[in-house]
Amino acid sequence: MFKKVLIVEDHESVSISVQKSLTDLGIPYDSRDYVYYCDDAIKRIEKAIAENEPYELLITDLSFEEDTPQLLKTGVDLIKAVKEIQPKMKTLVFSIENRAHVAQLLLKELDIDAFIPKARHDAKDLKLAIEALANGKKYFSNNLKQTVKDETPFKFTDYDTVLLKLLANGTAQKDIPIYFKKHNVVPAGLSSIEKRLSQIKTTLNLSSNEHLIAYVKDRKVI
Amino acid sequence: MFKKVLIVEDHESVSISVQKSLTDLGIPYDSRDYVYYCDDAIKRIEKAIAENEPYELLITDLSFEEDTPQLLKTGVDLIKAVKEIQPKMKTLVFSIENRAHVAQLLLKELDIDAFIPKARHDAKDLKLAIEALANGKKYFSNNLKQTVKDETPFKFTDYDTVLLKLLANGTAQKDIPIYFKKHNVVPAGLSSIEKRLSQIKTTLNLSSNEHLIAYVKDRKVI
DNA sequence: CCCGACATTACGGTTTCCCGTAACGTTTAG
DNA sequence: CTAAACGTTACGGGAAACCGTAATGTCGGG
Repeated sequence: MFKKVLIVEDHESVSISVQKSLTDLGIPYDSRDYVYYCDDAIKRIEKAIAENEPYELLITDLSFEEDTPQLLKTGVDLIKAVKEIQPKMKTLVFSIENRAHVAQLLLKELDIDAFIPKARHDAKDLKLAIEALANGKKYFSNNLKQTVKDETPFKFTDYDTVLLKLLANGTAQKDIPIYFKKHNVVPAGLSSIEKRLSQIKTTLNLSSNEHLIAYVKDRKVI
Repeated sequence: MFKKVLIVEDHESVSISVQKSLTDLGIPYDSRDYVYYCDDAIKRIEKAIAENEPYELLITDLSFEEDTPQLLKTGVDLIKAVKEIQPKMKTLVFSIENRAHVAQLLLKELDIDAFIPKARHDAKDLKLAIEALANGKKYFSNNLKQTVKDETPFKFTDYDTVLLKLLANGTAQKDIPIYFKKHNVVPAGLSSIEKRLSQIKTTLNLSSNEHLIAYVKDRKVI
């Protein structure tokens, strides 16, 4: 089992619960630390490396309240920073996010070792994950919603998200070509923009731009 | 201190932590129960009344995962139901919601006794609240964000939300009068609808319907 | 170099939205 | 009852979005 664990979680109640789970797994009090901010986390990790007692496991949330300015704003930022200074540390993400494709993306892009969504039986889930990691395995929670892929058979490209963000920010459709040409986004023609929007709406059975914006906001595409 | 407490929370990790807080306050194990669903909660409460050992305190979340169909879908539904059968029970809401005006609304409309947002020091906050309630006081967390009122000086009416929901669902502006006339919403004239939308956008400095929909989605107006 | 396939842009007609003005209806005060 | 004030609706011109089609550009293979 792990001898040194760091918990990064800005909700005290959740942090307490994670600590209890570690206790249940036989990880003693002095084997773990907890912090409320990513910036504190990276400092601790650096210090632990310097003292030749590096952490073995990182348990982190993804989103943090931005009440005080931080260099590392999200769990993703933190994991990237950790991978730079201690690439072999095991990383477990414990987040309210429950969409399988988001978890898979983290698994692939950031090479995390486990993803647990905060849900009905998340404490049990968490323990199973930690045990799996201690045995050198990866752990992908089965409480993740696979349905999202089915609900959204449509794949939004980077071009789409830029376009949708401009619309959601109030840019008139006819002015988008100006922005695209300035920022070297192609295709920049108004006609192409109209066609793309039309195609997206047809595919997703959406009948207006307002409908489309509501759709992507609900699904956190933008 | 309370002798019988019911915790309604669908995240196991949070539930565990709330229970630990109760333990810290000297409320023993057999004095409390916890459930994952609102429907289970109301059953327990009814049973407790029938057995002449009613609960004294209800600690509930607001939003629940809708994985299985429930009669009571939200904490608000639950509290309303509870107030009908046991109006004197103390009610404490423990939610991710941290906007002061939402909490105040619950305080006023549902006559809840305390509101604690899940945040950095929510466990401490929760304990303070429970102690206050045990002493017959109400407790309004000071971790709530007062800023929202300033950010949104605009007050959306019921008419506005109906209108915006129609737009967000893809109803064409020109077709909204048809819907309004059918459902006896006034004013129903296209001209009035245009004027109202225009007024909202001018007031909030929004330049298009897309912009407006993004705005209300971000602020959970609809 | 030429050609075809494809992506991108340009253009024009139609619909919808936008916005100002005027007409109509209702309520209230005198 | 009338007049004024206000809310609602009707109308019309202009702008933007929508959508089909044609023209132009781009890239690779022959």
